[in-house]
Amino acid sequence: MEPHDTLNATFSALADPTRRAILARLALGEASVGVLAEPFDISLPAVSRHLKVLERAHLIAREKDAQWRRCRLTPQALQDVSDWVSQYERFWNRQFDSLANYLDKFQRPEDEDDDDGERNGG
Amino acid sequence: MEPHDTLNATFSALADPTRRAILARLALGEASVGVLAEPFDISLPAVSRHLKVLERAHLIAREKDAQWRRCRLTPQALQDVSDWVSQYERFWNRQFDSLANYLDKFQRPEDEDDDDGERNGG
DNA sequence: CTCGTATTTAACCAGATGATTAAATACGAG
DNA sequence: CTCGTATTTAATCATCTGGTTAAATACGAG
Repeated sequence: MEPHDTLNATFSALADPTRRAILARLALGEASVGVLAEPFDISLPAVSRHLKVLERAHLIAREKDAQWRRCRLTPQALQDVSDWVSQYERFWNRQFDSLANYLDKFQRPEDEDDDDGERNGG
Repeated sequence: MEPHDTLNATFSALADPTRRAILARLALGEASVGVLAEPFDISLPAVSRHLKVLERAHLIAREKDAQWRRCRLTPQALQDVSDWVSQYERFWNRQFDSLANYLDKFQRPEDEDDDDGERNGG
């Protein structure tokens, strides 16, 4: 079982859309830093930093190839995430308890409002 | 399919060990803010803030009950995470199978020494 | 070595985050 | 209303994060 520290780094790395896009691109095959940076409107150092975050989270690995860095996906961290999330699968797969009924009762499709200071029932 | 914005909030919320612990506790059943705060060594306002983050990420929902706030797990965001991660399942099921083709493209005719390369081997 | 290409590091800045304490709000009970 | 309990908001602070540009490093080729 992975320590929580690893999950921190993984979830944190995954919380950025640029990094998730990099992962998606890497899912199609290896790529160098320059190639990875192309679709983004940010500087190369910024991409390099994202890559470092992904590497630290064990989501990717980098291999040296002359002056290039070949980046590729590594499955370990993603599998850890999958395992962690699996703990909660019962909450949408099957009735866990009477709690599941509550959950079902309260599932509202109109819950897109991100505004926090709600004052229901004034 | 959920917008990336939602995934940002979800992964970001999940990147904190206190919040994951709150989720784990909530998996056992509903709880009020005060009860949720007990196992932690942080102030009540800090817990309240964590709860708000979890709620904004649609990981939990809060129901008013007199002066208490009953918090409970909501499966939506977690399921979104599960779905997202599923896209990469082949990377630990087939372990770099199709990726080998891309690797081949990068292969040089002569294999020079990759000294001090960072291996992902554990 | 020197040049050109690929990538990282350094220095720096703006905005987000997590924590704290003090005060405010919400609600039930008297 | 006033009191007590539960929770949130406000003000503040330190740290982290992500972006930038300029300079440094790493390597192949000449």
